[in-house]
Amino acid sequence: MPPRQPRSAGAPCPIGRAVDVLGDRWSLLVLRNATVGVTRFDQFRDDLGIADNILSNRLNRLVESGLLTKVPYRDDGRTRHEYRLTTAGADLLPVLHALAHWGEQHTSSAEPAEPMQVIHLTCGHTTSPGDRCDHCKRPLPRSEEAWLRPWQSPDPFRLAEPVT
Amino acid sequence: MPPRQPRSAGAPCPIGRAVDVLGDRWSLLVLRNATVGVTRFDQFRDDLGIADNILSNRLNRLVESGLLTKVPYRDDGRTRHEYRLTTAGADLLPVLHALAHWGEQHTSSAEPAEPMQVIHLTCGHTTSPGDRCDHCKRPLPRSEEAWLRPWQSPDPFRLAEPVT
DNA sequence: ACATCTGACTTTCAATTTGCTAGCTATTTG
DNA sequence: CAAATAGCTAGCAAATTGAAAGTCAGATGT
Repeated sequence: MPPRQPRSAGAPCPIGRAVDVLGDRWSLLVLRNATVGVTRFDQFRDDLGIADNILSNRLNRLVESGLLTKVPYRDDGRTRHEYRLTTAGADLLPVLHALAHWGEQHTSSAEPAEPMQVIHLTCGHTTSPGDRCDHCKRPLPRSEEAWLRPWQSPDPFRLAEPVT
Repeated sequence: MPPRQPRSAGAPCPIGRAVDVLGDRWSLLVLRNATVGVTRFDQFRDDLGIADNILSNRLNRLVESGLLTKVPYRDDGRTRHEYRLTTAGADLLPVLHALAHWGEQHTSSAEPAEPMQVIHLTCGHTTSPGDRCDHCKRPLPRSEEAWLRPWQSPDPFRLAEPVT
């Protein structure tokens, strides 16, 4: 794995430190996919269209940085492992919310598509991304949040829970 | 300026589109500095330690993407221009807030330093980053927000206002 | 008048990172 | 035993990044 020389490693600015971990073309997308439930190497690869070696590198780096963990599982009798969010990784949700909101406001899709929506499962309504449901005003915990991504599926995805 | 081949350009996912603009090692740091009031080429360069050519490239790209604008000004009788936030650039504040919060929680500084603080100028109190002051519960507009970055200066910075 | 300075870039070129394509390694299924 | 599958690793070319030097236009010093 190629060494990474973070510019602002351990810098006093927390934004700089966050960018050291997340500031490249793939990390945030990997984490976005992890939060909608992707866990396996080839799902990430096929979904993102990222090269194998880069994906392998990014996943390992995110594991090292403590945002993902490898957890073993059995599929067809063989032991494999999947990449699951840790608490630190799951805590990136506000960042993803903010990016989604900004992207919706200030960038546009090539082909006109239904926008992504955040749904509060308890009340069933769409809300803007945040920690409280716009509609029913109650807190919006991760476990009650789903994302509707119409270009992927007509059904909303529940957000992945971090491994404890 | 080298061509940029965004992976998810115009993609339906707003997070992907945001990452197309912001997903590299420098853009978010440039924008962070712009939001605390940096406007000039050499301030960015000296502050970030970024190479000239990369900075030039990033600034131009952010101008093209509509997050910054060049505005002319006069210094020592000569016309120069500075880079100022547009509304789209200023609207990145929630992203910076989220990154700052995450960075504070989940990464650590090399040398122990006073953490960054968000201050509500109206009530004078520190608040967690968001759109409402934790302390006085009133809304926290950008114009009433300042960042205290103790490793840079003992005085808080007011956030830069976008050009209109 | 002339050299120097300064801000904001370009240019050059080497080092690093990315992306493609091809393996490779277990294990299980046919 | 052959093929398939998941998850990598290796090799190499292309793109991006970084350090350093060069450019350019107007100001300033002498």
